[in-house]
Amino acid sequence: MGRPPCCDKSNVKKGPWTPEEDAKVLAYVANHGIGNWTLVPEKAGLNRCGKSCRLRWTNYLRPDLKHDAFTPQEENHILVLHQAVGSRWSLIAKHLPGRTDNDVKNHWNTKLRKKLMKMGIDPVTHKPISQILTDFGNISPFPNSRNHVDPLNGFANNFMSNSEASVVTTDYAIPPMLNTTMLEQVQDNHFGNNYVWENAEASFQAKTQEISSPLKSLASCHVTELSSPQSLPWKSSQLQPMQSSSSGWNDFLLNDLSLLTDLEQQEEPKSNGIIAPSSCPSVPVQNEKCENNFSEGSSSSAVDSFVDSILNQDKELQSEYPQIFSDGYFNY
DNA sequence: AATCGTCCCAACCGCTTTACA
DNA sequence: TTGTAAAGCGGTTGGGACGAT
Repeated sequence: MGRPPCCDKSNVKKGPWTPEEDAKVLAYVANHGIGNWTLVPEKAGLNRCGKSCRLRWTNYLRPDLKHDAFTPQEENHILVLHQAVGSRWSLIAKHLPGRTDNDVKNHWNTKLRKKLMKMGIDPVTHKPISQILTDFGNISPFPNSRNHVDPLNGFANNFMSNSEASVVTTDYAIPPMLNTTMLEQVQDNHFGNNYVWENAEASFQAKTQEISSPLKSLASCHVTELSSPQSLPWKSSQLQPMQSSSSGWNDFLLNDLSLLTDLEQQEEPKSNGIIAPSSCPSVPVQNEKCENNFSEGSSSSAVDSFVDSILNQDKELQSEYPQIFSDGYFNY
């Protein structure tokens, strides 16, 4: 039962590809197209695993790939998208033509992450490190984590009551600003067409002195690795905080911890993935690991559509949340 | 010239989801 | 229905390139 193995993994070449090997893959694809990669090593005369061939093609040989340096515009797009969806590189890469998830991931890890840290921005949360440290220092040994009040729309209370009723409906509210117009607006207003990191550093540092407005907190709250165990993806999606300016990070962290115990006792929920809480009907709500929460049978294209819908939301949300657009959610 | 440290990225690893026999 | 591999994906690493000493 099952498929036969694609190759003898103990007897295949590993390591860097030679030009000759690349030529064989290119010739094979030119003649046969992209199909069953398990056949490629044999038919192309390569002593490689099919998976290795696929990766070589996907990450390097594809003719539509760019091999030049990332532009400032691309970097800004990565920043914005990473802030919205986290380290979901394939998703981010889909919005950067000619770039692979590996490209984006490498560029983030080698350049952008370091630059953010240099600016005093936590690359995971996209919040000022000074704020995180301040809030961390304020953590009380007696959390009052279930008393969130979101002054913006009361969503936190709605979230909590739902959770306690075991009606799992929630995730973080993704900031309603990710559309093409906004990307350009952010770029122009906060990075500039010829954005230079060094020039922005001083203003960024100054901004770190500001504590987030409720809107900023709302928009920043997708964060994740810090508080949401990777091993519990569907559960972590319920743990997204709706922090307010009056509660802050410490409540967020402690709330996660307190919820985690409860949630581990629950069955995995079935969710349709995109749920607008009644108290905030116009704010799209996204699961952090949204595939995990899309309804049964939904395809990956549903996730893409979801992201596209975020990226394409424009006028309606701008008019509904003018603060985000005018006050500069991206003032980090 | 030699050594060392850092940067960068291609490639691999390992996990989850999907497809297939 | 079940077991297995392929495909997809994010995390990690090996080693070459390069600059500083």
